[in-house]
Amino acid sequence: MIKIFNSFSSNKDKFEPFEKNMVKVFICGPTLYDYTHVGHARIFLTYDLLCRHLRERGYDTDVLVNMTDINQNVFNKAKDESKDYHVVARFYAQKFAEDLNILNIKSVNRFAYVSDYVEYMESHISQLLEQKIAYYANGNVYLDISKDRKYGMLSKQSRNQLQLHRLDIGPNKKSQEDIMLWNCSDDFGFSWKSKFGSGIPWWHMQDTTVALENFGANYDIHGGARELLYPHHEAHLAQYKMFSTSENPVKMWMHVGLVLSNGEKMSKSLGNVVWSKDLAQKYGQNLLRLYIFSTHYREDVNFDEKQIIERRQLLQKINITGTKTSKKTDSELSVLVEAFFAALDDDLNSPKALEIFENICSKVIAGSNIGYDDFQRICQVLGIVL
RNA sequence: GGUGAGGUGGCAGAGCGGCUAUGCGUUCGCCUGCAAAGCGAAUCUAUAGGGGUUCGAAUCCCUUCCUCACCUCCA
Repeated sequence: MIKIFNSFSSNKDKFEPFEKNMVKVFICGPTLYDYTHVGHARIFLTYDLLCRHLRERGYDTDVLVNMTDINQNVFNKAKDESKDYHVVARFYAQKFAEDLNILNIKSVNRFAYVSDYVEYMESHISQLLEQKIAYYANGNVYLDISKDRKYGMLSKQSRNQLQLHRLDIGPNKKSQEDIMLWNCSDDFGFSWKSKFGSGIPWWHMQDTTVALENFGANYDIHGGARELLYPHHEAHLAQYKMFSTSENPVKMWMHVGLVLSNGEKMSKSLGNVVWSKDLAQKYGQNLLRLYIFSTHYREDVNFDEKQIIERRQLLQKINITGTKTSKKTDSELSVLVEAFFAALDDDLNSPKALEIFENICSKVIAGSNIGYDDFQRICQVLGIVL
């Protein structure tokens, strides 16, 4: 039985997909204005591990990543470089794909450029207007959040708290916490024509539409970094529910911890950003995986290259073990192999799984036998390629 | 200020009521032409501070202090 910590329930919940053997996963993807950094890499490595493990456990996976190209940062970059924003976005999308590839992340099978979905966003927003769940204010369109009694439950905030936020500020909003769906401003330098006037579909609505068009009324896992919990995921859930018959159209909300650098969040202004491609080139994807997986995904990691290097010993042991596989696994090691997978069943406890794997390798090097198939299963789930 | 997650040996990081992981590091052996890797052994005996509960707490409760994240865009 697979258990996953669900941010909505704040509990390790037993995982059962809506469809028997198919797991639909939505991962909040990159905004296409810069290269992939370690933080992004960690997110996608984590879900890659999850999907590999789900497949090991007999599920099929269907993984969707939104590629955000309607965003102020992308527009700014395009203006700075005097290019069409599409050119900028596609350039970084290409780089992102390359970065995933270098890291042997093969789980993602749907990449959705949000700008390809604008007409659907328009139609979704229209539906909400017709149902009087959304309203106009100063030309913008907002979601009337009072229609969702459970709004705030994902980020664990009371109504009072929610009202304090300076979210999507604009005149004539019915309520301060209402979420913007369409922004009619022309100040962005780029805009789309719609029946609401020209403007841009707002951030949260982009993902809601992408999810609806790809997955329909529900899906199993929504993933992303913890920092997206509020307002992004809270807003997405509120919107999504309006199109679903279920109160819980998304089974699991899985949030990955941040990668810090010198104890602080990576950001360009602090100058502490580490690019994924540089690390992959320097250390290789195997080592990077062993490093990332040696911390539980919900914890923050203080990025430290020394610790990547420390993982070399483990990789070496794995390499040696790979040359010593047998036809059959000793019963003593079979227990450990099962324990490896059981650790991953328990909210993807990869540090524990790696410890068990290291133990297995030590025993094989000392003379015990592991079957080729068992060894391969483990490497396959970890994404290690020898 | 509000909300959430944390504070474990030199470092990383499990354990989440009793048997005090594990890895790196350090030291010494074996191996090797030398080194690296590997193997063996030794080393450090930790749980932020203060109160409780208990026969017994890193693990439960209270409290103080500290760290990080979110609350504008952010993976």
